[in-house]
Amino acid sequence: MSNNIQSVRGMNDFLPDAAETWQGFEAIVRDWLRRYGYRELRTPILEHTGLFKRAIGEVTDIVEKEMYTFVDELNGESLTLRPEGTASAVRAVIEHNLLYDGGKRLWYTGPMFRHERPQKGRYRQFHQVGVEALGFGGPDVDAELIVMCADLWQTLGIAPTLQLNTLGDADARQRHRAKLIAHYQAHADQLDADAQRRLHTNPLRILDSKNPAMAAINDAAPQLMDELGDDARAHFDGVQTLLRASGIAFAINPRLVRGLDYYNRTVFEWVTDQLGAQGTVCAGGRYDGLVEQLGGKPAPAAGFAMGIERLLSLIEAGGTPIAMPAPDAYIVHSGEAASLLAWQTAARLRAAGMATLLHVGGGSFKSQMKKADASRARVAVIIGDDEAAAGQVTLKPLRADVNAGSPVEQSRATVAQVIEFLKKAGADADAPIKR
RNA sequence: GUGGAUGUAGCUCAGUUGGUAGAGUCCAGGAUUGUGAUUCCUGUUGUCGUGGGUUCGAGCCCCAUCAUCCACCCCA
Repeated sequence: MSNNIQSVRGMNDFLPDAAETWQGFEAIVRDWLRRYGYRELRTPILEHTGLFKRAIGEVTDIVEKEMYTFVDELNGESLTLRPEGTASAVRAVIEHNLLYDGGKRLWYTGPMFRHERPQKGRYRQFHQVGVEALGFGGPDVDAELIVMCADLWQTLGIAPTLQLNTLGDADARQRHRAKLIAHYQAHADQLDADAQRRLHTNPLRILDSKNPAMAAINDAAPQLMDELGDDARAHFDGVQTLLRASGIAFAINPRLVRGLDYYNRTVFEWVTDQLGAQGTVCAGGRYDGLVEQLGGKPAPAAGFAMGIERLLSLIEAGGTPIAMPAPDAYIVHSGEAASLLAWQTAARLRAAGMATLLHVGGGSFKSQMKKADASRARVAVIIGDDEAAAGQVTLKPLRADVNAGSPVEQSRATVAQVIEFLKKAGADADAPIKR
């Protein structure tokens, strides 16, 4: 088996069962976004490498060692498979001057690529749903983004917890960074290898260390909160006020930082302890400087991205199961005349909108009925010599809820009556009718 | 990128101190004379991840390699 070509490491096939789960999830997400007035934006998977370097930051881990970057040999351009979606979204918004008549609420979904060592919930091709609100500067947008997440979690039957922080504005971060470096340099002998490395590249991340030996020195570190300007403080208070008014529980985590450089002010993460080390299921925040940084007219912005694989794992671990579509009818038939009638019946059912499986491959009625049951079809439509002679079919309901509690015995019916029955029955369900 | 664990049937796994492979499930057929539960009977599952090595002999020991998983790192 390993002699054969396998999929690229960390990149997965989604077989029909999984693909249907994803479709169900996407349908929920689309309806959710529609209700909040967000509109879809579709951007290419491939971008110029420079976009991500400018947007995410040259010294971030993503840009330094996780991007799928290659030279297009046909023209020598350096291209990169997108490691995240915000940079592309902002690029597109600038390129098409989308903010000319005011703020925009946008979303996107699709594959992202990062060359990391794969684990469960962490893949080299993974999928996100991203939501971006561009051109809005107030705390109300930050709160809206968080509230709509909470709404979605409820629909999905999951309960990640919300961590909140503010990174302040650029000047506050700069002051804080200087104090932080001074603090760690004063205790240089206590720094572990990771901290030494980060001291000048990304000192903020030292705060995030899981090394217990670092706990004391981190606890004593200067707080960004103390450097916050009045505007940033008022903004953060505003977000919290709206969250409380919406009944959203949150914990302020001063150590919550971002791996991407473009964030400022509000940052948040939805985390779970049910997914091991891959506990962040959704993360985002404000990035007021990015539009200008990428060459657009200055415009505030905020957004978040959620990892679809991780959310589906969380749902599987105890959320509301995502319904799988089942066929409406499975046509069982035997005999030449019956097969012709079966063929015509299938065409009429499909024309009426019914998902219809026409049995192929022969076999006894018994084995055909087993296949009908295994297909999860709502009804079996049985056609034999008798039916062919009568020009009618036998309708046999296979699922309990097809007629909401009063089981119907199988009966002779016209195709029109079968269609009528399926339309009336409505909901699809799973409990097989026992005989 | 670092450290560790695991790769045996489509799936979940067992395989005793090295003597060329099993269970459950699934699938197919039958008990049920055109009709899906359950139960029972019968049957097929396989380059034991891959490539080398040691040995009379390797699923088992050694080396390499690939993949998955766990932790770190990072992040969604």
